[in-house]
Amino acid sequence: MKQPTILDVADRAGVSKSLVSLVMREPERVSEASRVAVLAAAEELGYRPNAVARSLVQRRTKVIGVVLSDLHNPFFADVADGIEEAAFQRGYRAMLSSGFLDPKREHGAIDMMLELRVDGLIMLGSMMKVTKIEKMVTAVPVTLLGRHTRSKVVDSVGVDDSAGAQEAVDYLIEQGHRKIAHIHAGNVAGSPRRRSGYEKAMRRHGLDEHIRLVRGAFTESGGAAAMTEILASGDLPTAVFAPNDFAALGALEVIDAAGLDIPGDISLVGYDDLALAALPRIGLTTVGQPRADLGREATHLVLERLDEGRESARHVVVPPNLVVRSTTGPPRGAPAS
Amino acid sequence: MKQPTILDVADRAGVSKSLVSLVMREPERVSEASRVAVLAAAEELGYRPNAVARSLVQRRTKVIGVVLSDLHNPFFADVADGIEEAAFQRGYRAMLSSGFLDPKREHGAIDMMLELRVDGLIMLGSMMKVTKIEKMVTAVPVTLLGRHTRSKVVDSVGVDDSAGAQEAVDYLIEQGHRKIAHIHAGNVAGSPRRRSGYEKAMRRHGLDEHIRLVRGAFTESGGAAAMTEILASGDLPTAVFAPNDFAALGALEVIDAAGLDIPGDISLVGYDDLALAALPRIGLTTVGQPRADLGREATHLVLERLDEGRESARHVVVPPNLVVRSTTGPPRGAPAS
DNA sequence: ATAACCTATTGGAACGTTCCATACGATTCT
DNA sequence: AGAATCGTATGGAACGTTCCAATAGGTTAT
Repeated sequence: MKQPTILDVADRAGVSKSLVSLVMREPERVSEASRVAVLAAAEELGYRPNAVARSLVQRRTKVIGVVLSDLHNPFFADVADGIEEAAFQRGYRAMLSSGFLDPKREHGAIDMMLELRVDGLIMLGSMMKVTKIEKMVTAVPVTLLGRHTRSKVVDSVGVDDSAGAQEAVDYLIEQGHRKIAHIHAGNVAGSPRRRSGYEKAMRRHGLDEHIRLVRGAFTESGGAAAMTEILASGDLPTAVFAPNDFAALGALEVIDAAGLDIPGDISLVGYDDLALAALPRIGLTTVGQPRADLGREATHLVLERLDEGRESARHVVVPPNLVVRSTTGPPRGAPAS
Repeated sequence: MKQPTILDVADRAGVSKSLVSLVMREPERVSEASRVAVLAAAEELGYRPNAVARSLVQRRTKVIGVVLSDLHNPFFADVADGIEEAAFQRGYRAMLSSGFLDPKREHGAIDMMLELRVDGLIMLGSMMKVTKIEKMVTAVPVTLLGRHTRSKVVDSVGVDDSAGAQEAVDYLIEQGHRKIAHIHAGNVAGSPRRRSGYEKAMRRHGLDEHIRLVRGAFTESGGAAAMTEILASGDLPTAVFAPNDFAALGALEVIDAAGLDIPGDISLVGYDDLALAALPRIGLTTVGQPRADLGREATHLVLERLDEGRESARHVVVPPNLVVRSTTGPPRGAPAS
């Protein structure tokens, strides 16, 4: 039952442990005869190198820790995929742990990662203050994903939310919309930039007077509440731009319930391009983010520091892309060309 | 930059490394004075115990490896949550890695876990043969989740799919349905039991002659194809029981496109209760599984072997539950009581 | 006063690797 | 023939802990 060690293999093959080690790492540097003998012995014993021992002496684990705030968010699954893939290609592995949307448990997850001596850390949708993170993890490189920061010590990779919002609004205007309302989520990470993109696009088209902000949240119920408020006002916009897909979904539900037609009466745009946006009967027009790319990029940032010795912080911004589906169309009065 | 070790702390506190170690593990066994001195020194240096070194000497890592076939499947996210929670409570941590729906990469993920010397392994939706798994991992306990097996060496925890299917069919019959068709996914893991549950329930109600099996798959397109076939046959059932939610979604799309009403013309039942089933406009009636419970149960199975010395295999089956939403109702002709 | 027994602490071995300086033959060169 | 070189192989130190047997004082019992 006890796992064989390198010494067991060495004994059986009649060579020294050092040679076995060499065969495992650089087989081409060993003579044909020894190599075959060692490999055979290892096979027979079912030997598997002990990464724990290796990590101890090499003082690195070749593991990148990924702390994600919420496993359920489908956004993170794609990102994590990108991370795993990129890490694997460069000889690293990814270890995931979730922070459970709770700062204390997030703290715990980071502690655990650092005790396990991960070589680098990627944080998805973290809820901790950047300064706190900087203080907490000084020993390994960190990349913040999906968050913007001007930190001089931690890297970040995010999406240009302002550009994404502008793209969405530009599209609506192009379809003939003027009265475009925006549901925002206050100061929660991500929302301010989307809102400013909305405002920027409206102003750029001289639609300052039509700017209409309604407070909602990043949740289905937040979107529903905001949409209810809009309907109650009596002054209906012809299009609504929600801060994310969940909120858009809530808005959609309320519009449906009010007996209004989408996109006939109201066009609806979300943000994130979650899988649900593409479902039949939903078909939500939304702003997509290159999720796997984000993960890959974050991994590269970590590896640049690890393997290429970069010292100064880098902040990468990737562009989003609009995905047009069936919740948008020209407004009733003015069929677009 | 170099991380402080236990020796650095010992020096600074003026005690031996052994005492520092003891303070970290069982502070109550150390005198007040020493404890305070050690803790202060550790704090000042920013000392963090090295789990790699500890694991080496203790010959266990307190980590449970979780290999999941697909991060995107929302089913797994909930299960993984349950695993993490249960593991954490018992002093273990969970390390996730995805097999990417590819047997080769799954093999690689297992290899990596074993090299990292995880103490136990949980496999979600594995695509490997049980005998292969048994052969591959002899050193640590394994639990198969979401799969049934009678293996004498690996444990398993799964849902009673036959019971779930029967519950769904019973419900349809109770609503007044007689002509109930079942889309199945061939011999892919999970499908046979759901099918036999369907058949059992039909027979139990004397509806043998109405049993109708249509070959589909566990995917949206598989469900769509099967539904297309059903519509083309000209002989419409009043209810369709799909093998999972994705397939149900595909069927739903086809029924919509044909201009038929759900549930007026056809009632539709899925399986899994994915998040999408609860979305507005979808409202799919489906069979739910206690996902977090599955995860917790799997963790307990592993820990029973690890900490309580269980040797013989255990196979746990948990009951599913029907979730009625809006894709089901009485058939046109016969309004239920 | 000595033996016996605590409690608090310590030093060294062990865990399973990698890394490095060194050793060993066998060639090749002078 | 001896020196230099080369390709292989080796032994021992190191990585940072935990564990255990041993020790040093202090207290209690005889």
